[in-house]
Amino acid sequence: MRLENQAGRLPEPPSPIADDGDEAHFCRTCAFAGACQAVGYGKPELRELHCLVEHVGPFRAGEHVFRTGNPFRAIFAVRSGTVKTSMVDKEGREQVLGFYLPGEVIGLNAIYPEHFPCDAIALETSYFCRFSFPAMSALAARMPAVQSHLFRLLSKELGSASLLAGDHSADERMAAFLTDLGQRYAARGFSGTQFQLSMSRGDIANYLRLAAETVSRVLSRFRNQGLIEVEGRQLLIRDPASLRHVGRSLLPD
Amino acid sequence: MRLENQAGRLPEPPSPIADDGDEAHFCRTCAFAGACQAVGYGKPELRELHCLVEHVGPFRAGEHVFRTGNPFRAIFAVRSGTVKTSMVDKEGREQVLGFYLPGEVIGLNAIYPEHFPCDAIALETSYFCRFSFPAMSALAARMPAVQSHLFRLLSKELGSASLLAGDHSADERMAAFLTDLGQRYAARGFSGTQFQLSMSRGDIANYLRLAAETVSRVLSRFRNQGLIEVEGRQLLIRDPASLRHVGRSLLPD
DNA sequence: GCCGTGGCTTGATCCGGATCAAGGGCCCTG
DNA sequence: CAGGGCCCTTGATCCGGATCAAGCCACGGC
Repeated sequence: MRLENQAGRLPEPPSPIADDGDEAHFCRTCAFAGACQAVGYGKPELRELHCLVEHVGPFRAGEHVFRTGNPFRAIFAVRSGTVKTSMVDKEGREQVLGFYLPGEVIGLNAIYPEHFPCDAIALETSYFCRFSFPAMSALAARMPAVQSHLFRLLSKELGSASLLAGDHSADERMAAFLTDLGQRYAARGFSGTQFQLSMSRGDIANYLRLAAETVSRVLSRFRNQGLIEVEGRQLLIRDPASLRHVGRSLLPD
Repeated sequence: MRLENQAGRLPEPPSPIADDGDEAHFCRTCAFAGACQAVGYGKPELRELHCLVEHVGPFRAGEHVFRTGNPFRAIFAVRSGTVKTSMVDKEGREQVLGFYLPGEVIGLNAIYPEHFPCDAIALETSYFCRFSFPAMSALAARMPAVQSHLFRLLSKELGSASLLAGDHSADERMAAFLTDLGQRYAARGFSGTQFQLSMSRGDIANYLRLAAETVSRVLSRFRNQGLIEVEGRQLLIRDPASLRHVGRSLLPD
């Protein structure tokens, strides 16, 4: 069993693992699904796309998928598991940049510098599809659908990067964070209201630019207000509408 | 005269306007210079690149280059002047996302949503090169140099977006902001130590997630410490090394 | 079993920067 | 010229969240 059961009193949700051995299911939920579908399954171009993919893993919790400074050769789609990306600044302080769920893509910010500007660390046992970037670029030049898909992926990440920017209260940040996670799980076919937080309170705090104690306090408050149920890393969103309302200023529409 | 002289006691630096009527100079400093050079000046491909460019402007201070929700058709390179991009959240609060100097590109974050997710507002009289994005994509498919240039532009912006994220003191943010502005001016061939702040204190504050009063106080403190000289919007960086040191945790290398 | 460690929670205190408030300078317009 | 608006600066006060501190629990190693 890959995910340790916390023996909490909340019922276990289905494990958010796309790679259930069913290739088609993973591909449906993968970030490149759009490109593949545009090409048309079964067409020879799809085979080309799949040829440049290499399955890698498992990476155990705490292991690096790539490190700051590694030469950039490929981007990675999360096949199963969860990853955090983080930078370590000159004072040695860690800075969590993002969390990536099954179907999402990491490494795009390395294209320009040609070296990874951050570390990618598995938060639980994780598997990936590795796309050689030179091969991908070459394919993109011949397949407009792939090219525009890459543009869209990049542009999309630009949009989400500017989200955590604003100055917002701890409650707003936390509510938006949980709502966003739920939506992303839902978009990949998992439950959007009940899931495991695969990262520690410290990682959440770092990502949201809060102290770990504040994260703890806000979660407790949300629980007392009946917005969520939380026990260790098991999370149940009891009142998605209200939660979203609290975080509305950070959330799209 | 395009830029109003503030009649300050600081000597006027050369106006940061790339478009001095000298086409070649602008192109040397433009964000697409890399792509053009890769193609090779004088080659027929360069003509194609230039054919899809349309010069637009002038936009006067306060005028919109595009607005939130406008359908995305093109990206814009700043030819001269300065632009801020900003979002207005559901509570009506403005959120400054960035400032763009001559040679820089705006609109990349609109590719994915296919509509501009933010406003772009001229801070002074400004001119632009407008690149039709469909045409650009088509060209990119035929010219690998253009494609990779677009990838790099997008990826670069991803990197800078994660800069303003961290939790840093007002001094660090301000020092990093001024250093970064200087570097960007220097990269386009202007003075990196003496220039005009084309945005108000309020815009700087909003961008750095500070109060306008704090921006004012920090600037005064920097002046008292001999780091800078500032009078209205005229800025002179007296001690670039120390300033950079204060902002080091936000700055690359 | 015992102990050490790391993640989590909760309480008490402190501080950086927001907010409130007041005043000055500049520019525009009538 | 007066009046009004905007931008900027500086001072006084306040507050949200950081920091410090203590204790709990689950887990792993010995």
